[in-house]
Amino acid sequence: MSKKKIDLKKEYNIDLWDEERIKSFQTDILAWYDRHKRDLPWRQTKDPYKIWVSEIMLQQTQVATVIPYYERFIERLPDVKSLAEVSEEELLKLWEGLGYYSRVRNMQAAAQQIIEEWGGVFPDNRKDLEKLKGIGPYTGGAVASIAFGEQTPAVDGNVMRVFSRLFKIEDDLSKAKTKTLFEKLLSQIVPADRPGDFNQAIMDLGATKSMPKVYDPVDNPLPDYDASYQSDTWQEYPVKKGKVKQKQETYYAFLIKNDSDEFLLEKRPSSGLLADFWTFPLVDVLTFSSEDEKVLLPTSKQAPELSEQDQHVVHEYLEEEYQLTARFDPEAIGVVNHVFSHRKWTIYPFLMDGADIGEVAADLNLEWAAYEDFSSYAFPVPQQKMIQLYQSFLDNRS
DNA sequence: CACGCGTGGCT
DNA sequence: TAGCCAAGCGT
Repeated sequence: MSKKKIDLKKEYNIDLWDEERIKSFQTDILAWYDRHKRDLPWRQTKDPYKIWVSEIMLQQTQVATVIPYYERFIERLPDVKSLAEVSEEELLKLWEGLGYYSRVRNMQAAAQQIIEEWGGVFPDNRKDLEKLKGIGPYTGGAVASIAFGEQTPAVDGNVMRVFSRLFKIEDDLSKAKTKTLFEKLLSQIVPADRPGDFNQAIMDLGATKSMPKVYDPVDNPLPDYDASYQSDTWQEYPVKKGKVKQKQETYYAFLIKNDSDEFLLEKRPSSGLLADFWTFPLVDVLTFSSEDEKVLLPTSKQAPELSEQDQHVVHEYLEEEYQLTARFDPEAIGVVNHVFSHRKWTIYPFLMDGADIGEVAADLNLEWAAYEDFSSYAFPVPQQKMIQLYQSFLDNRS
């Protein structure tokens, strides 16, 4: 028995298979992959740039969602240089609606890193890849194994689910240390030949055969090796602690038009939630309620009618915050609900006309934009929902 | 280590 | 409906 296997047993109490069984597992997995692998756009290339783009997009995102984004992104930015040089507006527009937007900002930083520190040549091994912004243990292993044939694991949620079932591993997946366990275990199992195909095969099996709530044993090489399946306890794996519930937040949004029929847009701060995306002026209702608890607190899921006093408060707020005066009072146009990974937003949008704006603080980053030009601004989904609401508001009126 | 960070599909 | 889940990473 090799030294590494003893370590696995000693440190994590895992009984690894013998060499013959490992070999047979590798053969079965690769044979399954050859017959059943999905035909995906990024599987038709060995270009590390394209593999990288696909892996970043696939983080916490389903394959079907990624495909159209991937096609468009590669067509517009076909190589590291074009990504390094593209403007932030266009970059965010390409990622608009895909979520986790720091991914694409990190990717551009990494592209610039590759140009400057690597002379434009893509790093060709896991260790160097992980020095790039946005490339962690999973993506480093994936790109190294798939694009460069390095014998190294790519441990993601699928891999951990599949292997926690194979070996009945009870460790909590939400702990960082548990990932180290799987890295060590998989290091003993990934084959020298076709490591990239092997890694992708395990992920495909996790996505289609050993799913969170469904186990499909048909045309599936796993059951022969799966201790949890054999004892009919696969549903108990993986062990994962519950996530914290989203926090509810309530906002008013103001769709403010000037006399040229342009809307006031505000660019969000360059860090934090929805960084650098455009929004209509957005106010947490608590901003108002701290002054007077009774003012502007909505009581229903319907768009609230603002009292005369409430409307006065809104005008005062817009004047103070944006040096903006509007001739007409805000009119409710509906309600927008949106769920993030960690927050829940309820937004009540109001329409205002006849706005005039004075001296604007430079750090606010405001712009007037015509409705027809919205396509050149990157909007997150809650803002897109508000635009939809405005459109149907117009349709109902006519 | 715990948390912040999006969105859409599915049950 | 509300919760769970998906090819994670940075701080």
